[in-house]
Amino acid sequence: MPELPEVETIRSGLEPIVGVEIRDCRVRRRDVVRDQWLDNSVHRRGPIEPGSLLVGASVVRLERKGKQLALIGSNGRVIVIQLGMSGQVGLTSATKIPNAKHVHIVWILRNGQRMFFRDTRRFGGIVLYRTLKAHEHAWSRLGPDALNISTKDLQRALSRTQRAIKVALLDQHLLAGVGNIYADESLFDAGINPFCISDALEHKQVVRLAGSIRKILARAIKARGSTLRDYRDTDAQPGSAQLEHMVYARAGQPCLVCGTTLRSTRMAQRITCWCPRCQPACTEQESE
DNA sequence: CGACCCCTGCGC
DNA sequence: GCGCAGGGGTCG
Repeated sequence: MPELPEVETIRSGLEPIVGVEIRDCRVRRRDVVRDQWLDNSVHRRGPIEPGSLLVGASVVRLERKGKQLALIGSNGRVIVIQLGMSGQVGLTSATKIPNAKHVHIVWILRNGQRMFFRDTRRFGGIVLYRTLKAHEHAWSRLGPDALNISTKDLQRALSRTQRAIKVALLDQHLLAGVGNIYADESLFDAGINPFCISDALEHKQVVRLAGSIRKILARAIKARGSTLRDYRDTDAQPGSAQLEHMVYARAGQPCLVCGTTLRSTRMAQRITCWCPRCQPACTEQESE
């Protein structure tokens, strides 16, 4: 579910926990936790050191890269939260967490607040790093963050692949943060056909696409993310960016700019929507 | 690189 | 009952 705008909304919603001591943590489902030891081995079962969950410590900093969220601990440990398709992070002052089904992890803070991780489908989870360095190393494998992507960095990323631009935008190793919704929305905004070959885009198109990605993501953050079904912010409130979607999930409906019927197809196992008129094929490579 | 899997719930 | 859903890891 959550792409960069949703994760950024959650990151800002968690600011109140910075500096607050974490008194306890309860892991209800061990298998959503990946525990990386000092020897780099990763464990999905077995006991977890409370300190790795930041128990007895506090969060000194919240960081986001792409769709991932890192809680930097005062004890040198790092928790990275990956939301997958249905993951949520909530903050509540209630002792009893509302809608507790699928809540897999609960942190209890010294001020009485509770932070929790809920994930119906369990595609998401948390990763525990013993050192800041191990965490940074993992993040170094992600492409540059999409929110403030420069033309130059986008150009560099896209020149590394001959796959269709839509598929490339979804590859977090090339560019971090864009998912299925905002890939389609950015391509529409830039007037680029999803089948265009990444490393064959004209410079002008790359300039335009970088601008569209920044604009679409920033606008979605202002709207506090897109809620199609599961996404909620840390206060359990839905976002409203879905009201601004021009193409995503609108196949068969008229383009809001030119009225042409929007088309859709599957690319990289994901539905892709575009306007055949506003996003003309780059050459003759458009399939179907 | 693409194919396939992980999992639950919802709408048709 | 089936197909589909914002993601991503692993396999061949």
